[in-house]
Amino acid sequence: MAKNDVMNKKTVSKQNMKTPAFLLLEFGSETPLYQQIRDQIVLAIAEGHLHDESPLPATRQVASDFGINFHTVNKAYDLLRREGFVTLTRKKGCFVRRATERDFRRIEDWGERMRTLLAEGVARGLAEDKMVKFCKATLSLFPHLEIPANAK
Amino acid sequence: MAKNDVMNKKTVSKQNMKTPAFLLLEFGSETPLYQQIRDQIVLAIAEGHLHDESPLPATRQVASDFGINFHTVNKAYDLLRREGFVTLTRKKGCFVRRATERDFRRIEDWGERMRTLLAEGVARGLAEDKMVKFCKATLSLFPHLEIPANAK
DNA sequence: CTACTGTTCTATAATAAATAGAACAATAAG
DNA sequence: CTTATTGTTCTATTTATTATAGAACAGTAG
Repeated sequence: MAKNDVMNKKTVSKQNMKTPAFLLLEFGSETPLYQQIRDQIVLAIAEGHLHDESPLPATRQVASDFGINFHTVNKAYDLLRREGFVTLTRKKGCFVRRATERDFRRIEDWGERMRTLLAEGVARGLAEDKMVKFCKATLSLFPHLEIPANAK
Repeated sequence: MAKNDVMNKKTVSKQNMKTPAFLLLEFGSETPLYQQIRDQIVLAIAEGHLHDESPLPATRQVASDFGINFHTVNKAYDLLRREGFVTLTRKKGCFVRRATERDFRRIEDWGERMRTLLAEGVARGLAEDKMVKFCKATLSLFPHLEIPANAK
């Protein structure tokens, strides 16, 4: 009877929002938890599970669901904000934001990371057309989103 | 006249091998030094600057040229060995090895990293065909290596 | 006002990265 | 055989990152 006064309606918050199913943490991984959270949210955006202005659960909620510290979630959200993927406001919380190329100051970094990854494939002897094929196949699994006309 | 007894012929080693020009370290980067060394050697293999059985300078030589500790270089070399990119033997030193797909136990990991990177592009609103085009253009800059027939 | 949310602050422990020095072990070369 | 080179192994220290923890602050929707 240790955790008795928990599980009131106070623990749920932000329209009783549960942590989405696409968020899965691998605790044994060498990838930091905050990085995993960040990557999976970006992936969820690409997969269409999250759209522009989609709400994300509160940091304390996610932390509670995974049994981790809310500061870890906060770090992921803050990173997403600095990258332009979400907006953060108090009380309202965390919302997905349509990141534009304008925000993408690290597009050179993206290209560099892609180049490093492709080089690794080449150094492995992977055929170039196979890699391109893999990229096309992977991209085809993402829904083809319509860019709204009011995007500026 | 502090470093006077240095710069003898003793400091140079392994056929008087200098650190190759393709190795450049960015000290301000958030990428660890050993990871940078690893990435650039893989890149050099893909770019054809290093071939099968190409020699790499000794760990102490690279460390000396960059003013870093040789343990850091050792860590990079050991990582490359575990990934199958080089062979390490005492006295002979470090040599590039033709890594096969058989060594590539982390090919799923490669695909996962590629997926994460492509998803980031999609989430940014980058056009899919532009990304594919970028990959093709990047790959075309790598020399098209002939896989020797005696590869088993 | 109240409750919820992100924000900021300090603090601690665990892990990783980088440095440092010493010694060991295999082996090519003389 | 001897020597020098090179990777390997060991302990140790410093610094940075990661994750946790608790407390308090500050907007803001209801």
